[in-house]
Amino acid sequence: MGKIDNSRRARKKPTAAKAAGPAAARGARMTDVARLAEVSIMTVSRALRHPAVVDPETLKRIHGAINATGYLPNRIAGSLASQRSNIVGLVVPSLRNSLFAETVKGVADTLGADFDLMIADSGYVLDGEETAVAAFLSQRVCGIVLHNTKHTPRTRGLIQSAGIPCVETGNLVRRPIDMVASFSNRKAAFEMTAFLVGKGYRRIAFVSLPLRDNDRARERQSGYLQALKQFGLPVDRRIVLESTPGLRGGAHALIELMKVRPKIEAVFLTGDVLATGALLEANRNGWLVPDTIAIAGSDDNELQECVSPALTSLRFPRYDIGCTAASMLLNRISGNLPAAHIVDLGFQIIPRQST
Amino acid sequence: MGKIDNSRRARKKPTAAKAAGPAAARGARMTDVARLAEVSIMTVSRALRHPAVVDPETLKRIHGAINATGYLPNRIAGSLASQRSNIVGLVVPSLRNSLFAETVKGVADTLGADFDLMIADSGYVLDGEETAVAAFLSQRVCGIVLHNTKHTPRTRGLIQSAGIPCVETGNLVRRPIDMVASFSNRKAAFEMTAFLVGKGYRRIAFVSLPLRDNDRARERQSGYLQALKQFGLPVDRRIVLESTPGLRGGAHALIELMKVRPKIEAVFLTGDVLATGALLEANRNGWLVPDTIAIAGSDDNELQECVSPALTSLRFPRYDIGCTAASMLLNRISGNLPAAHIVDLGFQIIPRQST
DNA sequence: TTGAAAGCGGTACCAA
DNA sequence: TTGGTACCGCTTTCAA
Repeated sequence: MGKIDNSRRARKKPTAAKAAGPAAARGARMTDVARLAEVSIMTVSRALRHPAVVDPETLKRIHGAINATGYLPNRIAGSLASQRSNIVGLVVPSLRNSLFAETVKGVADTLGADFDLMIADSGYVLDGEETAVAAFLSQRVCGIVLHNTKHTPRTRGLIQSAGIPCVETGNLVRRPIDMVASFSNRKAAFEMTAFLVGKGYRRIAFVSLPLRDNDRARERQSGYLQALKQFGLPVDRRIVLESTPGLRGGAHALIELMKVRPKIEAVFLTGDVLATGALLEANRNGWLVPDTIAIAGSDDNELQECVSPALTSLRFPRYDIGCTAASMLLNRISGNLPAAHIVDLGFQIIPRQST
Repeated sequence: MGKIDNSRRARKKPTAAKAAGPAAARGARMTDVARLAEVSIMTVSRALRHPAVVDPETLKRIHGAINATGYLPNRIAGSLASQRSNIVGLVVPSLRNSLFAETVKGVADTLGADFDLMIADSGYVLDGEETAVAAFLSQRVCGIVLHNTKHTPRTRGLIQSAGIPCVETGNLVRRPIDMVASFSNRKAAFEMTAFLVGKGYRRIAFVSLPLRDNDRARERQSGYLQALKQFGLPVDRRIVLESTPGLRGGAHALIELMKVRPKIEAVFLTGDVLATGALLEANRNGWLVPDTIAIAGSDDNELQECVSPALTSLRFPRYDIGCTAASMLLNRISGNLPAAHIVDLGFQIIPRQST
C-alpha cells in the first residue's frame, strides 16, 4: 500500500549534484519512515506531533524507522501545510553592540528549543528595519521583536496587517505597534540627573549618542532637560552634546566639555561606553573623579564596576526585557489575548565612587 | 480562467481569529496578484524571479497588482517548491559575547538582503550545538556557520549527510566538517609567547578560559607550552591557569599569580576580557605595568587600547572571518566547488606599553 | 487508533 | 513571452 504512490522516487538532482558535498543524500521523508514502519504517513505525522494518541507499539516502530532512516522533519513543508511557523524574527540596530546581545539572549533562552530565531541588523537605519521586517514577513515568522521604537509607516503597516504579535524593547513607548516591554529612557535620565542634583552638583553636562532616528537618545536628553527645568537649573546648550560612539567618543566629549567656562561639575554620559571612555580619559589627564569632575554613566556592566573610581550608573534589565518580550510573544502565539500591551521593567541607579 | 479554482476562497481562520491582532488579514497570494494583473500565476512568479524574460508592459501590470494587494511572497511555499531555502544558520557559543558578534556581523553583511540569518546559542555545550544544528537542518537552511570546532559525532554526521556547505570559524582545524575560515590559535599563542621572550621576559605565566570543550583555549595553551619548550624555558604548572571569564576572572588570576614564588615577570592572558581585568587589578594594587609585571592580552579591542598602560595584544580578524565564511558559503550555494577548504586569515601582534 | 484525500502557495518543466 | 500541470513534504479534515 502506498508503494505505487512512491514509485516515482527517482528524485531529480539538478545542479545540486555539482554543488553537493561528500554525501548529497536528499534525506528521508516522512513517506520513507511510514513505509519502513508499515503505517500510513499520517500516523508518522501524529507520532511526532501528538504521540499520546498513537498506539505505543506503533510509536516504537515509527521511532525505529526514524532512527533507521535518519529522518529529519521538514519544517518548510510542515509550516506550509499548517500555515504556521516556529520562527521568531528579531531586529536590532547593530549586531555588534553587546547591549542588544543581552536582550537577544533573553529572547533566545525564553523561546527555548521549539522556536528558531532569525536576526537582522537595521544598521541604525529606519529603512533597514523595514527591509528586515519585510523579509521576516516573507518567511512568515510567527512573531517579531524590534529594538527600535521609531519606524517607517510601512513597517508599522506591514506588521499590523500581517496580524502577528510584535514586541518593541528599546523604549517604553506609549503607542506601540502591538506590545512593548522596556523601561522609560526619559525617566531614567531624569532620575540620574536628579540624583546628581541631589549630590549637590549644579552645572551638569549631558552627552548621548546622536539623536537622529534614535528614540532612546532623544528621550534621555529630554529627561535630562526636564530634570534641569524641574530643579530650576539653567540649560547651557554648550554642555549638551551628541557624541560618536565608543570609548573615544566619550573621551573626546569630556575633553570638549572641560574647555567650557564656567567649568562643569559633573557629566552624565548615556549610551554605548561613553561614560567609561570619559572616565579613562579623566584618569589619563589626572582630572580627579569625582572632585574635579563627577561622571555618571548608563547601561551598567562589569567594566563600569571595575574601573577606578567605579562609575555611578544606570542599570537596565536588558536580559529580563528579552525574556519578557519572548513570553509575551509566546502567550499570543498560543492564542491568548495579551495580559498587557505595555510592560515597564524599570531601571535602577547604582551609586558608586565616580559621583 | 482560474476563477473556479479560486472560488473556494473563504479561508478558514482557525484559532487565529482569536489570537490575531488588529487586522487578521491572511495576506494576498500570488493567485490574487495574477487575477488582478490578468495574467497567469506563472507569469507573476517569473516577474518576481526572472523579470528580464517578462514583457515590460506585463511587468508593469503585475507590479501594480502587487502594490494594490500588498502581496508579500511566501518564502515557505517558494522554498518547498524549489527545494532550496535562503536561510543560513549560525551557531555561536554565546549570544552574549561581543567577540562572536563581530563574526556574526561579517556574515550578515556579506550575505546581504537575499539571505536570512538564523542564530542559535550552544551555551558552550557540544550537545547544545547538536540540537541547534538539527533544528537548522529541519528548517532546511542552505548553509551553516559554526564557531566551535569541536563537535559531537552526530553533529558532523548530520551536516555531512545533509550535504550542505558548512564553515567553521573558531580555529584553523586541519580536518573541518567541510570548510574552515579562521586563524591558528596555537600559532597566535606561540607567537605572543615568543614575543614576550624576545622582550627579555623569562618567567611567563599563562591564563586562559577553561579548556573543557573549548578547542580554542586548548590550542592556545598548547602554543604557549610549545614556545616555552622551543626557547628552553621550564614549564611551571603553578603559573598555567584556567580562569573564569570576565574582568574579575582576570583580576583574580593575577592575584593568584602574584603570590607564586619565584615571582613571575610577565603574564599572557588570552580569552574574553581577562587581560583587561588583570591590568585594572594591577593598577588598583599599584603594581607597575610592565615593570613589576608585564601583561599581554588577546582579542584586541578599543578598550585594551584605551586603558593605561595600553595593552599589548593579539588582533584577530573576526569580522573578516565572518565575511570570508559567508563568501565561501555563497560560492558553494551558487554551485561552485570550493576554491579552498581551509582559509587562514592570520592574526597580528599589537605591541603597546604593557609589555 | 488509523488512513485517504485535499490542499498549503509557490516553482519546474514543457508546450503553446 | 506566456500558460498548464504536476508536484515539494507535510497537516488538516473527516471517515473508518
